[in-house]
Amino acid sequence: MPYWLLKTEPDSWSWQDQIVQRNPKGERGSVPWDGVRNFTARKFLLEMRYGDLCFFYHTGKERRIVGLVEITREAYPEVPPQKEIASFPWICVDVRAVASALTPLSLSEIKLYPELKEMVLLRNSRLSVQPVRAEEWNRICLLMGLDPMDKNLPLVSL
DNA sequence: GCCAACGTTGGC
DNA sequence: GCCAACGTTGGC
Repeated sequence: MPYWLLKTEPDSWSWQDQIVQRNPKGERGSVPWDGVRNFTARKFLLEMRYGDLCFFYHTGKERRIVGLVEITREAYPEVPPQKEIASFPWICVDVRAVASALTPLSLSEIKLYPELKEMVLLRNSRLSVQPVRAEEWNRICLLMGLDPMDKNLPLVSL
């Protein structure tokens, strides 16, 4: 199963915003991950599949991974349709919070681990939607205090 | 606040 | 099709 990393500026959309989302039954709710205006990022959005897991990363002053989300709806055009590029729909996916990091993992910490130095996060600091290798995923989950082998979601309560 | 890296635009 | 100019992102 592919893994991903999603960046967000917490002043615009934060982990707190994400985890308070609830559906009418009071269950954790999904929200569109929209506003992506980069073709490389768009390509990755198109590759995401239902159930894929993503790190939730705060840019700006925080610069750390704070939680996990899962894909609950595969790529679809943004609503209302965006027309910034003629006949080219910008797309989004839906995501739902899965688990909060017990210990958020900072960018500076990530840089300390040789096995993480190939991460897209370090190699292309501007890409807001990016793939994560399975080894990287497992390593980072453990560093955040989460068990990547726990098949029962949520990995920890929010 | 600065600026490097990246992406886009438009003139040629 | 190249590339200079410009705008934006996001780390520092």
